[in-house]
Amino acid sequence: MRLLLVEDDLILKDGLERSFVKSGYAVDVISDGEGANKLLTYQEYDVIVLDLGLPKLSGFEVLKRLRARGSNTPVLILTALEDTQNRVKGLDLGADDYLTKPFELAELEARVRALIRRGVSGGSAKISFGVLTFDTTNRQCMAGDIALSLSAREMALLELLMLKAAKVVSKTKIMEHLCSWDDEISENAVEVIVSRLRKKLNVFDIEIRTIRGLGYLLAKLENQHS
Amino acid sequence: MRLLLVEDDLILKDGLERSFVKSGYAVDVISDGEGANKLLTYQEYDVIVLDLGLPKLSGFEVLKRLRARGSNTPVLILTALEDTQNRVKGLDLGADDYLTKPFELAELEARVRALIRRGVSGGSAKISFGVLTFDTTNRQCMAGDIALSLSAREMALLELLMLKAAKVVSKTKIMEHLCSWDDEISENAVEVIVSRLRKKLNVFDIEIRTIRGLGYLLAKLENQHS
DNA sequence: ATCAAGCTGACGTGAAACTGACAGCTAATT
DNA sequence: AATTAGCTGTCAGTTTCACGTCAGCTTGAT
Repeated sequence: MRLLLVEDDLILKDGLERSFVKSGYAVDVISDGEGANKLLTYQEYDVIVLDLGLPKLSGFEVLKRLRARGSNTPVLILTALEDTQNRVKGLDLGADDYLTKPFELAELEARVRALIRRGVSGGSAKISFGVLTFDTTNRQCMAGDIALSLSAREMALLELLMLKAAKVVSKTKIMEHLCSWDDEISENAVEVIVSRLRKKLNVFDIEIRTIRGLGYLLAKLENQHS
Repeated sequence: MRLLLVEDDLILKDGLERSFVKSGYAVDVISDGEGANKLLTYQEYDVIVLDLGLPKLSGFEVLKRLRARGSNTPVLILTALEDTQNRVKGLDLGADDYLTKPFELAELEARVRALIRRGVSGGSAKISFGVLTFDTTNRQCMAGDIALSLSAREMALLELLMLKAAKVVSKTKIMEHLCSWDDEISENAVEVIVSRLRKKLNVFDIEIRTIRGLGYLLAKLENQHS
């Protein structure tokens, strides 16, 4: 899942980034409003964590322009301001959630998870598909009652495929979701990850089907047709 | 917009109800968990405001069962508990937002508005014909509940035929639809694609009928005559 | 019967995808 | 610091597959 962090406080920035990366997100960080606004005109994210107090262009303004462009990417606002006024203003501008500093990391992560979940699926912390159950909270995937040991990449790919249920996910989309701005991977890399993940999944009644020229989709073995 | 308020505190209950009604919501109020759970099995809402501390069945449980039934109705949790644990637990159970008492009315309303706004999304363009459903955005065609595995060309042809419903589509039209202007294909190529698509469709009650000299049309098997 | 229109199995080609091997990197351990 | 193990991207050789062409056949109108 790809996340944009807009924050100018150096310490907070680094801490949050490291924490999110560790949790398996592809994170881009930017520290001023103007840059964020520009970035958001051409790059899609799964979720945005936005500090309101920013140099050059306020968080309010970034949010307002984002929504004005018709985007409905989930946005979580960070604010040092205690008063209700600004929260309400933020929410009415189209923010989906907010957190008041100081906050606990665990809570921020839980809220980010909730936003992503809401955006893509409608369900709870656990995503299911056939015998597979993916627990987004502690990032573990079970097949029936045995735990799969997946690498970070494989995990992220499987999460994406499961979130999209049985829909086709293009390689480009996969690349976007697995990589942050400064590291890009080839299409072939995606094929390799798919290949490795397949090896671990093909014991069960679930396969990653290739749709030539379009992408991949997760499918139960029985519903295939010719 | 229809809203369910699950709250046992008498004073809060009345205040919230009056306020929401005033804002134009259709509000149902119920004060115990068991009743709420039962109600939710047969009544759909646009948004649910749910207190966690309830008699008979806790808010957690109500939420868990709601999600277990596959509902993705937005839920906003109200809680008197200050500790982070319960917030995280609630969000991970599939809540979309929460508010800690005491809160301001204006803020609750702003959040409810935000949830509803989020809710109305989704729904990609779909074309149907008989048992066939063609999802144009995901480029996938279902026959009943099983997915057809079609190649790009077959997909494009079927899309065109389904768009024109039961009308005749000429080979020329098909050629135009399948090819960009810089690559042309023969009429025979169209026949081949039709042939291949037929093989995959003739399991179902749908056929591609040939109208000599004019083109093809999609038809349900039962309405053939002579 | 004749002939044009349409059908379809077979085949070749080029593009897309797969995968084993390898190497750089990171993180953990000694 | 050195070592080791696991992760991950790249590369290259191979395989798979879509799809247009062709050729021979069937169909149907006259």
